[in-house]
Amino acid sequence: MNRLYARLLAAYGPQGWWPAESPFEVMVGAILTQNTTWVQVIRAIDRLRDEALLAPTALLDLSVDALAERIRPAGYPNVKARRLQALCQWLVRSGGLPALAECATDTLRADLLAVHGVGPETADSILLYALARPVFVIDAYTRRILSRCGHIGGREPYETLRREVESNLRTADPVADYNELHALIVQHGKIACRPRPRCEACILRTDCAAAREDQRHG
DNA sequence: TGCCAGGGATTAG
DNA sequence: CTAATCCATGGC
Repeated sequence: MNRLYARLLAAYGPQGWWPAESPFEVMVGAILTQNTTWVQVIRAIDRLRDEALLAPTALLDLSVDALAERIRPAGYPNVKARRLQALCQWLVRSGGLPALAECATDTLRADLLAVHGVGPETADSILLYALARPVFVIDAYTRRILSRCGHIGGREPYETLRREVESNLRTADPVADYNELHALIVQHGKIACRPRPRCEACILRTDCAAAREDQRHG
């Protein structure tokens, strides 16, 4: 796992994630980016920022329809509007970000997973990138890359993969390195490790199963 | 033009 | 526990 990290870092450089201006903006982005490209999330967030709506109470004061209209570029507007408000309600009821800083990571994780619209990846993205907790984020790219490079089978449950990475990556600073590795995996996934792999652009093709398959078929 | 994106809830088996 | 289906927009 450290070798993968080193190669990705050498190839792409530090990614500087999460691309947001505040912890709350990270949380909003974590919901909006579900099954959607980041450029569309930016449009939705910019719209919220332009209207000074990037605060929990501001989003809660909007009707679902009004919020949906503003986040429409990010897709699933009706679904995500409800999810954003559910997250804001949890945030307000919890006492806000300062109160969350006092909570244990396991408690926060369970709380987040109980919020409507927050699944394992969204919860872990919030824990790592908004709350600076040492939790590795598993996403579709992580599964694909680790699978093609022979680290995993690919169908393992989310928790299995998360612990697999967390226990196999040696680090003195888990928050910083989990942050960087996940960001690098997404970057590599966008460039080369796609459903239809672009092996000519893949820096990992020497140990990638998809690249070997690609070579046999010319 | 069809495939895909930094998922998750719901339902059925 | 796994597998389908739905949610919607925009880039390529």
